[in-house]
Amino acid sequence: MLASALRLVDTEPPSLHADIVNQLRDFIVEGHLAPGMRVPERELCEKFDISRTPLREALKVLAAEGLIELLPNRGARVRQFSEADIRNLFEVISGLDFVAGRMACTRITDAGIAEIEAMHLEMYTCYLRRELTDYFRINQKIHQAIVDAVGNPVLSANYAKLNAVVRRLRYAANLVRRDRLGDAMREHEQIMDALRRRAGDELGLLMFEHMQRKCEAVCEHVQEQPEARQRPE
Amino acid sequence: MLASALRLVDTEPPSLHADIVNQLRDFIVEGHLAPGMRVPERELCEKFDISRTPLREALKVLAAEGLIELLPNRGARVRQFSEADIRNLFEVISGLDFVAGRMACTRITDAGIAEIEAMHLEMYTCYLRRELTDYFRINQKIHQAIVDAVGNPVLSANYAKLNAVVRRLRYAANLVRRDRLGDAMREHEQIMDALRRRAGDELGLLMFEHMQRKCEAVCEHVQEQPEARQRPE
DNA sequence: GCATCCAATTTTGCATACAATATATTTACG
DNA sequence: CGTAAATATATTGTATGCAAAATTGGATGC
Repeated sequence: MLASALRLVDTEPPSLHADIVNQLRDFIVEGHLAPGMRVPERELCEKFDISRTPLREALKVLAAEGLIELLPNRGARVRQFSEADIRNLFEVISGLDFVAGRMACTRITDAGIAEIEAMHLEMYTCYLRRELTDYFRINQKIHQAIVDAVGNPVLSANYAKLNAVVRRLRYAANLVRRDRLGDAMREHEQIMDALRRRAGDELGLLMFEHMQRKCEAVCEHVQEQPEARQRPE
Repeated sequence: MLASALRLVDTEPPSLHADIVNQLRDFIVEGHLAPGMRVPERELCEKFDISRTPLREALKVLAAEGLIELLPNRGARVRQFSEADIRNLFEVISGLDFVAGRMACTRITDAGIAEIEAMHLEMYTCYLRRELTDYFRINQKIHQAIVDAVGNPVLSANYAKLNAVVRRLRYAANLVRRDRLGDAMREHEQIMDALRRRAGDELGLLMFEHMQRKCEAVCEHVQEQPEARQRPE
């Protein structure tokens, strides 16, 4: 998903380098490297079967994305996000959700709306059955679908990048704070309603506020369970 | 300006690598390399007095930012922006302006408002005197100041990066379409008014719409004068 | 005279090598 | 026995080297 979004903004054929960046990003986002941990260059070189040069190029890119930080002469570390960091990220993401909602209404096809409607129903089913993993997965898909419906590769790419960073956190928050789930579901109902009516002004604000609330939920969760302080080494 | 914004998101002491990225970005943004042109690795190595390895690392980062594109086995080229590209960029930027306006109102100090007020008056003077270069420069400063007033490094960094890409174009548009200037000035009056009242809801939308209109102005300009098709080589 | 094919050169992408810096281990000393 | 200096090791950052691919120049054929 992220790979394809990023592919759109670079307009070139699939390149080896981009693949390594994406593989490494996924590897980190999926939590194989604990936050605060050193990024083991040699290990990763062996894992991806490449030399240090292309790996280090990828590290610079991921550092620019904010996923890792580069300490001069002391290598790369997986970034640890404080509550403030998370709020900052969500603030930017919600701004993108705002434009996404607003613009999607003017450009999405009827078929596109139908697709999102289908996902929404599917998510509702998961909600009723309390299948949280699937609920979360479809939730993400809906947001990405609305963003992609705008047909703006720059938006899609930036959205995907920022989301990569907070993905795990959002998941955890949904799992923990079950009472949030009902509110989120109601907000999604409103979002669908505005989308059906192609009420862009309304949808933009709804999505913005929806993300702001999701931010609060995630932050509350992070406070309770300070996100895997797994030996910052 | 951009360098400092980016420094905030990376939390490390100034590194040589980051410097090269910033130098190279400025070099491109300032127009020393024509859009569509090949990026001459060897020349730049000599210019910055470094070897190819760190230069190539910088190129990957700038490619991720969308400033250049990497063609496999055919090196880096300075990206040429179509009208669609510019619209896409502005769409994202205006989303960031939306959050910026909204959030700035809740966090900016009275002193901060006073500073922006001062810049606004200075800009108005330039407007009256038709000093377009200064007008434009202060205009940019005001937007950046509102964004920075939010106190969100992620927002500031992303905003600065996206703006780097369109900076020259905006400048050109303001110079060409003089009738736009009066409208822009009126919009800025409204923006100042909302900021004084700390009316976040209002300011967010005002800034969003302001950027949308600026986008239109830039695009009209680009159509007339298809942005330096200087031998795409 | 123009297009096409082939060799020579340049450029790219990756691997490796090497100096500088940080980390770990050992050793000396209080 | 604990602490600190000193050495050894590993890791980082950059330069260089080399194979593969692309570009260039020129010769050949039509």
